[in-house]
Amino acid sequence: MTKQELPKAYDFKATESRIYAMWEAGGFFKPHNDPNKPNFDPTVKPFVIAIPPPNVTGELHIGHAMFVSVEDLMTRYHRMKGYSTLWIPGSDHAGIATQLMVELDLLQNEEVTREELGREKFIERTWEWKKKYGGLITNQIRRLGASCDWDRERFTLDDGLSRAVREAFVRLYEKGLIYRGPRLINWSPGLKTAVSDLEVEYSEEDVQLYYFKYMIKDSDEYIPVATIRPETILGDTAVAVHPEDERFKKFIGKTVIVPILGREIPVIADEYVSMEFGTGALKITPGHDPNDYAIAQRHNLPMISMLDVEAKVNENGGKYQGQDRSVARKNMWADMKAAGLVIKTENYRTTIPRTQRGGEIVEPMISEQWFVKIESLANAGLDAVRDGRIKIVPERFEKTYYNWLDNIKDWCISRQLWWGHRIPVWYCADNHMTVTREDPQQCATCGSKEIRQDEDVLDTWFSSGLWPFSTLGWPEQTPDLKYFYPTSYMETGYDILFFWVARMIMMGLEFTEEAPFHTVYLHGLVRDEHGQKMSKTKGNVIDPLNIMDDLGTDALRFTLLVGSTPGNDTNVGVKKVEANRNFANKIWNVGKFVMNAIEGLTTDDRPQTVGNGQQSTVNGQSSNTLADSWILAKQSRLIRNVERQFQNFQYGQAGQDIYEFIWSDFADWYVEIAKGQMQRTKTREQTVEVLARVFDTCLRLLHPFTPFVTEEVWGYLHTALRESPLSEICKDWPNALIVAKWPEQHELEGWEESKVADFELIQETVRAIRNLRAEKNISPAKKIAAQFAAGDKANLLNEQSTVIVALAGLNMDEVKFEESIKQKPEDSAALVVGSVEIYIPLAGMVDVANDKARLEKDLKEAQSHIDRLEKLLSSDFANKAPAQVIAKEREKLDAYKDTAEKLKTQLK
RNA sequence: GGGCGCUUAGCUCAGUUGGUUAGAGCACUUCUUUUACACAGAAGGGGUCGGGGGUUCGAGUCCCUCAGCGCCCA
Repeated sequence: MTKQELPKAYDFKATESRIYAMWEAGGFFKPHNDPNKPNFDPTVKPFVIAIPPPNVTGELHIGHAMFVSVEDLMTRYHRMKGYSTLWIPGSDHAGIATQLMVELDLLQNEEVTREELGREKFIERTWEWKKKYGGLITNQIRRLGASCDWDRERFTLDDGLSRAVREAFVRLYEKGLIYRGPRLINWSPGLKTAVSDLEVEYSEEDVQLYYFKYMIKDSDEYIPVATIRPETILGDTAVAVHPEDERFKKFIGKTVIVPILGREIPVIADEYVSMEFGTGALKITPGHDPNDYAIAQRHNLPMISMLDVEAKVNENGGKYQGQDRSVARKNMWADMKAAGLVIKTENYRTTIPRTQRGGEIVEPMISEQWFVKIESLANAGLDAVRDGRIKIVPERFEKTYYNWLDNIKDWCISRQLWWGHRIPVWYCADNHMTVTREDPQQCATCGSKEIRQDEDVLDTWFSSGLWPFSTLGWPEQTPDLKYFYPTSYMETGYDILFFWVARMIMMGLEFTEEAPFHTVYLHGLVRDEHGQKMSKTKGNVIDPLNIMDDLGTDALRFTLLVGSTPGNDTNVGVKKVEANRNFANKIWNVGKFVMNAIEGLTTDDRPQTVGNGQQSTVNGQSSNTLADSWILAKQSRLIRNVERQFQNFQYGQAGQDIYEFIWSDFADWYVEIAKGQMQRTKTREQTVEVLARVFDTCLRLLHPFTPFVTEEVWGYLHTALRESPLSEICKDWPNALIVAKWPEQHELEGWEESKVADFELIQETVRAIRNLRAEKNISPAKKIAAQFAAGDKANLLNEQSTVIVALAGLNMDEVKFEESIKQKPEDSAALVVGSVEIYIPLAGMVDVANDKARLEKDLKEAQSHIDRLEKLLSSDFANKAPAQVIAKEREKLDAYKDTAEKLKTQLK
C-alpha cells in the first residue's frame, strides 16, 4: 500500500491479525537470549512472567482482558528495555468446571451420564473435549495482542506438569506434611465432593430461627434452644450453655433428651456460648458445624454424621432416613410441634455458606480426606514477604496476606472428581499405603500385587501452586528452569491472592527454596461504567470480544490500562473505549502527516548550513526553532516521567501522560507549527527530522499500551524514513517496533526551562487572540491585523511572528511588534498577556462597554492574585519556605503586577 | 467483631517524596468541513477536593474524628 492510499481513519480490522501473525512468525515473542541455544549468554538479565492460567473451559471475559493487557504491557516494556523476556502462557484443567461441562455435554447430546460411561472412558472424552475447545481461550488471548512464547505453552495436566504434581505430593508426604484422615470439611452435596474453605462463599440471607425445648431427663423442666437448622438435632451430641449464665447454671452436668430420637446427651458449659444470642443455650452438632466441631473437641464429645453424600438423612436419623435435608427439616419440625416441643419461630438474617459454583448450600461434614499440614509452609510464606524477598504491589495487600496466612487452616486437597491429578497413593487389601512417584506394581509394605489407587484427585490449585516452576520443567533442572527461575513478576487480580498467589509462594519456597517471583502486582476488578459488578442477570456485562470487534483491541487495552491505579477496581464503559478508539485514530493520522512530510523531502531541501544537523536537532540547540526546542524539552520530560512511573507501577498515569503529550503538545501545537516551518527551505529538513524523531519516540513509549496501531504506523514511518534523505535516523532501527529500543532518559541540559517558558508565552498570546476572535465572531478565514507592545519580549515575539501569525490567523503585513506604543490605537480591542499588550483593530466591531467589562474582569482577577501573593509573601512563608519556592511566587507577583498595570492603562 | 478501600466538575475517574485559588475523558455551549484527523480543530461554562478538628509558612496530598458507600476476613 502506498502512503497516498492510506485510509483516513485507522482500520484496526485490517491490521490487528496481520500484525500479530507478523510478530509471531518473526519470533519476537521468544526470549532473545535462550538457554537452549548455542549462543546463550547467562549474564543477560531475564524478565519472566508466568501467566495466571485461565480455565481451559473458559471463554474470554473482561477480567482476562485486564490481566492480559497488564502483563503484555509489562512484557513489552521489558523486552524493549533489552531484557531476555519470557511470558509463559498456558491454562489449567479446572477440575470441577471442566468435568461439569463435559458431563452436561454428554447428557444433552448422548443422554449418557458420567457414571454410565465409567471413569476411564469419561476421562478420554474429557481429553477429546479439551483438544477440541481448549484452544478457544488461548486464541482469544492472542487477539488481545499477548506477546507470550506460545512454544512454551503449558497445561496443568500435561505429562511434565503431572510429573511435577506427583513429585510435589510425594515429597510433602515423605516430609510428613500430607496426611489423610476424617475431619470436618466443606461438602458440596450437588457435586459430591469436598471443597476448600476458600471455595465457600457466604451470603446474607433471610431464614427462620426455630425455638424449641430440650427436655431435662426425668423432669418437666427444659432448656430453650434456638437453631436455624432443626434437622441437625438428629446429630446433636450436647447442649452447651455459658458457665456464668444464671438461667442455666443449674442444668450443667444434667442430661437432656434429643427430640424424637430420645437419645440422651449432656448439658455442658463453654464460654463460646453467647448469652445474648437466641435463648442463650446452644445445641452442639459436631458432625455438621465447624464451631460445634471445635467445642466437641474441647469436651471430648462424640461426633455423629446424620447426612449422606447427597445431604440426605442417613441411618443415624431414625425415621427420617432417606429424606433430603430440607424435607427432613419440615417433617422433623412438624413432629416436634405435635410432641409439644416447639416454642416459636421468627425471622432472622444470617450468613449462609454456598458453593462458588452452583451456589447450593455447603454442608459441613466429617469426611475422610487428604490434607496439607500448612503451618510450616505458611510461616515460610509469611517470612518471604516480611523480609522483602517478595514485594506486594500495592503494599496494603501485604497486611491482607499476613492476616490470612496467620489464621490459615490445613488445606483439604482431595476432591471426589475424575478430571484431575489422581492422588498417587495405592492401597492393598490390608490398607497399607504405597506413595510413589512411579506407578507401583505391588504394595510397598506387604508386597501384595492386589493394589488399587486412591479414587480421589487433587485440588486444581495444588497444581496451579507449582505453576511458576513446573512450567519451566521442574523437577528436572532444565536450562529454562536454571535461567528463567525465579520469575520476575506475578501479576493477577487481588481476588485470587489467597487462592493462588499465597499457595504459589508457599509451594515455591518449599520445593525450590526460592521465592517464585520477587514482585506480586495486583490489579483491581473490572466493573461496569457505574461501578456495578458485571453479571449476566444484570445484563451489564461487557464482552471484550465485541468491544474488540467494534472499537479495536488497542482501544480496549488502553481503556483498561489507563485511568486505573494498582489494586483499585476500574469502571469500564463503551464511552471510554470509544474515546480511546479516537486516540488510536489520532495516532494514525498524525502518522500520516509525518509520513507525508518525510516523503515531501528531497535532497535539495538540505540547506548548506545544517551539514551535520542531526546532532544539533536532537539536543535542542543552535539551529532549532523555539518550537523544536520546546517539543524536545517536553518530550525529554515525558520520558523521565514515564520511566519513573513504570518503576512505581503507575502504568495508568504513564499512559495518560503519553496521551496528553501526543495529543495536546505534539499534534495540537507542534504539528501545526511544523506546517509553517516546512514551507521554508531553511527549516524544512530539520522540522521533518524533529517530527520523525519525536513521533518515533511517541510510538515507542506507547507501544506497550497499544501495540497494534503503533507497530503498524511505525512500520510506515520506518519505510518512509529509509527512502528519504533522513535515512540516517533509522539506520539502527530493527525490523519491528516490538523489539525497538525503549527511549532513554536524558538529563536536563539547562536550556529547557527558558525555552519552554518562552514558548508558553507564545501559546498564551495565540490563545488570547483566538479567544477574542471567537468572542467577536470573526470568521476563521479572515486574517486580521495586530499590534504588539511587548516590552522586553518584543524580540521574542518578533522572532516567533510567523508562528503567531499562522496560529492566530493574523495578516503578516498588518502586524507590528514594538517594545511600547505611545498612542493607543483607535478603534481596537486591547488584550493583555502577562506583560504583553495586544491591540486588534476592529473597524466597526468594537463594543466599548463590552471590552471594558472584559478588561475589568481580567483586572479583578489579576488584582486578587496580587492581593493573595502580597499577603503570602509578607507572612511567615517568606521566612520558612525554600528560596526557590519563594522566588517563584515573587516572579508570579511581579507578572501579575505588570499585567494589572497594563490593564489599568487600557481602562483609562 | 477485625481489616482494607472509596467519597475531587453533571457522569466516570487521574492527581505517590505536602508548594499554593485543582486535571482528563464523556456530556454541555458557540464557531469551523483550513490540503493528518469531524473517530477532528478552535473558544468557553462548570468543582475548593464527603463533614469537623489538627500538624505546617503552606494540605486534595500527612494525623485524628464523624458520616455514607463498597470489599475482604471471622
